[in-house]
Amino acid sequence: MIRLQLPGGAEVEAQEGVSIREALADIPGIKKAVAAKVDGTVVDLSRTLTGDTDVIAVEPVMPGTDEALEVLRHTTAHVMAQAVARHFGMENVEFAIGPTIADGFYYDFDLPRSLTDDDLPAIEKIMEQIKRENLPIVRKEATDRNGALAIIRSYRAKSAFKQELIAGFPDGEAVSFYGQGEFTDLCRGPHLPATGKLAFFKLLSVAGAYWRGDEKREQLQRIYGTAFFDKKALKTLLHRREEAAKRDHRKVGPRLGLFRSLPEAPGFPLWLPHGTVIVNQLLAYMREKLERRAYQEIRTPHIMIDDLWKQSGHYDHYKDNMYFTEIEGRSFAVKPMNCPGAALAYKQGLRSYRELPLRLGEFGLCHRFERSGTLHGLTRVRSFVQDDAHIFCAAADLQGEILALIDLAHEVYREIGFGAPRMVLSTRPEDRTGSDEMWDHSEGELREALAKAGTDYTVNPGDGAFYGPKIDFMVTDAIGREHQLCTIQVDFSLPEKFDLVYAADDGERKRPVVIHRAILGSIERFVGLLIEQFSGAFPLWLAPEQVAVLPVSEDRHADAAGNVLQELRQAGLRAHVDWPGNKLGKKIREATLKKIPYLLVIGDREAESGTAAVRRRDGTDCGVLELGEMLRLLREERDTRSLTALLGATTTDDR
RNA sequence: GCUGCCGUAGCUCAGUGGUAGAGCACCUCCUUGGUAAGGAGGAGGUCAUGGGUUCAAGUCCCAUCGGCAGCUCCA
Repeated sequence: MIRLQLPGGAEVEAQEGVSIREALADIPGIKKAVAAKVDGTVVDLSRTLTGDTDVIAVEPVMPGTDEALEVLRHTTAHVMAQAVARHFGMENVEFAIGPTIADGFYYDFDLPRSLTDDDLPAIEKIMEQIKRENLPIVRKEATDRNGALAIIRSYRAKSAFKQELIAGFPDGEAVSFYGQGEFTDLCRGPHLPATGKLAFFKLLSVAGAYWRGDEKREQLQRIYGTAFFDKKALKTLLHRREEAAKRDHRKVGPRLGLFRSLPEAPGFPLWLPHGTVIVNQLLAYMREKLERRAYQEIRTPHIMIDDLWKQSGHYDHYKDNMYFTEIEGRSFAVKPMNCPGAALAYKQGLRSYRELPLRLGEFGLCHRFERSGTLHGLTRVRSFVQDDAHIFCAAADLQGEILALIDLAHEVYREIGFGAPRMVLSTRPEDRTGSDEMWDHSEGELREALAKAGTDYTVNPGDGAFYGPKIDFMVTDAIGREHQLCTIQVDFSLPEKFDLVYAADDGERKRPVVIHRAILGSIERFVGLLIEQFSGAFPLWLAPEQVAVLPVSEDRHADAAGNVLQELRQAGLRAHVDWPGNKLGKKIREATLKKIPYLLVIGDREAESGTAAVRRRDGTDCGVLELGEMLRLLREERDTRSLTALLGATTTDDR
């Protein structure tokens, strides 16, 4: 007999060798269990229990938990693979991998032809059929790699991918397989007990993918899908995807007249007047930050001779992403990064230790060739402005500077209204420059700065640049893609390459360390993410049009509207009067769709009393305000870069 | 770059081989109005580009360009 301890402390006894399902048969509601957790590991319900310890902690995994969802999706992926095999014929399909991902799962196949969206309903139908067949899902185990290879060869003609996977497993360890009906797959498990336990699923899209993500390897066909126990949860996800698509900056940006992507300039966005306002506001904001933190701003040449790029190392490492041009027989490159220019700026004169840390900021326009398939709205472009800076400092200053940068980044994201980004520390890669002492020192300083900043972060070992470790700040966009914003990179290499020195307090020439950093990253990408963050309804200070003045009657209220407009403009607010001969309802509708923060209605009452009836873009009626008071509030909301509306502040603005 | 899908008016889209359409936007006129669409009329397209099949191509085929999803890349 073995004793099982259930969550809550109750114990049951079971015969050795019985399955978990049998052992727990008397627990109420156990029929809904999809798997079980034994000593914290999720396993199949059919797993048999052996008693080498006194008491085994067993917990049924019930729908509603993350573990259960993972099992469901994994099994759904397998059933999809089985359906694909039936759709194309088992002998025509080779299976690659089929993991679960954040919102569902995918499976990669090698197929006789490419999949199209039209295949999905047919495959879904076969999946429903397999669900109805309620095939038991059976686990098989091979004791080692050879046994596993024997199994895989016995059940399928083509299995090169699976064999490659098995060959990569540590030898001597058991390898498990899961089978249902005519289908068996190499798999770690666990799985649902039978295909009839499948719940609600939906196949979402087809895509190309490479075996092991390597474009030199086989091109495979991938199907993305998702599954839930709860029909409503599935609907919610599908709905969320639609909502996310609605705030996609590639839709919203052009509609609000912020930017356009042109066939004439793929990857080089065109900024329209309204988008340019936002860019300029962000730059002005960052310039304020630079002034307060003792930066100096520079502007470096956009085009410089090849020799410079050879010296910097870009020619060797980054040439494929650079644009070149030839003038008078000499070859020049368009800058993909600002660092060489900053190094040249540093070198103008002998620097003293008294000047360090020397912080040189640059809103540098960079051009990088990106392959056509990688371009994406504003988040992946071929030309962009970086809010870049290079901090030249002594090694001893490193930690303080890094800490100040982490602080600056958090301050900026908080003030602009971004969610907390995910922070990642990347440490020394195999292929690197600089001594181990330098790496030890700088990695240590980064860790300590992160600890002092008191923020959570993860570590990507070996993912640093070859010239130094770095800290990246990542945010997720409306459609779930993660993007890098801030990057803080230590560089020992650039000062060497450009022979940068400073005169130390003892008169010796010493080598400074460089920190590259960008807070917003690419302004283009940042605006793209902002558009999605605010769904186009920007805070007052960023809004391209801040106030719309709407006269009730074109004739009678022209003067009063004109006066209000004058006052608004005097206060430096971006305002206009909506003149056309439309009814008030229509003017309100149009201004609202343009996401203009405040609408001022001017009619007889307001014209007489020197007031305006204020309405917000979310529909809130802010009542009638005296003009002076209204201007005061508008100025305050703008000047403090408030994220919430100050007029009619009893409710929150719908952003 | 690779695989798949898509490209029709400024925008959103309909149009399965037989005379290019709708809504919004735009222009003109009427309407002068009180919190999310007043009315009438007008103008606007080499159906992405180039080739092919056909008596006939927006529609079928091929190529190119661009967009989208994914892969990949981002010293």
